[in-house]
Amino acid sequence: MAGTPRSHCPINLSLEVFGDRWTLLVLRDIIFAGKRRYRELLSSDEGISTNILADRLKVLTECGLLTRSDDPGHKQKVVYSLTEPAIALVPLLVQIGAWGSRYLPASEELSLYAHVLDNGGPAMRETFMDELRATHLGPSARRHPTPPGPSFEQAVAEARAALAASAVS
Amino acid sequence: MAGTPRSHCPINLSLEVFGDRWTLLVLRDIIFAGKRRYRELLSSDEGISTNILADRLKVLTECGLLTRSDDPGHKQKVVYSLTEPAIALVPLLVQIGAWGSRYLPASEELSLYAHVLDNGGPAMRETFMDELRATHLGPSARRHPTPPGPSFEQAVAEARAALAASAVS
DNA sequence: ACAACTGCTTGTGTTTTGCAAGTGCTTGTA
DNA sequence: TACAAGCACTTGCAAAACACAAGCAGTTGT
Repeated sequence: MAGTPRSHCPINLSLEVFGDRWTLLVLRDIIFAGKRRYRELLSSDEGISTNILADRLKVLTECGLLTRSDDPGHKQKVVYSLTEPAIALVPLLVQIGAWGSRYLPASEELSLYAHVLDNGGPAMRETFMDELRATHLGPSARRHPTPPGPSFEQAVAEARAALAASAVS
Repeated sequence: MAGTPRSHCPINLSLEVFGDRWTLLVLRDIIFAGKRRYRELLSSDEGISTNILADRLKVLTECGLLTRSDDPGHKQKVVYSLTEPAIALVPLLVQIGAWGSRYLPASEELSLYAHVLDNGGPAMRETFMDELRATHLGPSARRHPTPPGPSFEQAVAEARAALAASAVS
């Protein structure tokens, strides 16, 4: 993964970082499910193997998408945090989710996140990314002093309610 | 690849389709380099193996992202065409390229495509996608009677000229 | 007639993956 | 102060995917 790149095409370079079946799922769980620790990430919906997870966390840390830090209150606990390049992958994950929910048999419930962030436009994505910055990089890493749009969680809740209402009818 | 999905998360389902090191590169060459035939695709910058290419073309055809048709004027020539779901991957490829050109040591020349389509906004992407529809699905598959924005090729040419000028200075 | 080209297929060795079990250490509980 | 439970991984092994090279049947151009 850290050898000489096959080409300097930006798409190829990106795929050499996260072009596999698991890397983006790990980031998805950190970004959208708020998982920060090994055990949490191990219990993904897809059942990632423990050796694969350990390897991906190592690679993601090495290439600067995650940082690993000890939990001061618990000697053997570890917390993984997103870096700015990883937070910058949010629009990409949204696109992947939007495409999958349109063309593949995806769960409507799980598709809400992609739809809300896709239809919410750049403002909602920036709000969401800024909350990730506050959580993972510290409150001072925010780029917008006040959310420029409606809250992501609020929009998801509304979309969930709308979905439930349409399912009843 | 066609077994029972690990989960119905739209991101996971997408990754089960194109979550590997080669699939999106094949689509990249068809979409951005205009390659349509096996030999053309075989000579990618990254040096894809012939058996891997054959497998990916088979899988992409089976899952509805490509269609395979014989060249009427040449008995052993084959032409691969994009389907609408594959054309719908353009914004995703643009995001991947934009991220890679920002955070990885990408070629500036090759990053132009991503930058132009990213900065050009939805209008330029729609124009580009509509040209793919005309080429791969037939002129009647266009969704916009007249291009709503400046031409993609023209914008790339301008960006290339600007890049060359900045390299001189 | 024949070399070159078409889209692949086959064989072989290496790398990656998936699954299960285990490891060393820390923590909470009786 | 035992001792089970929890923590983040590591190790071993079989199966699958991948990379590289060679080959193949049919078609085309000269």
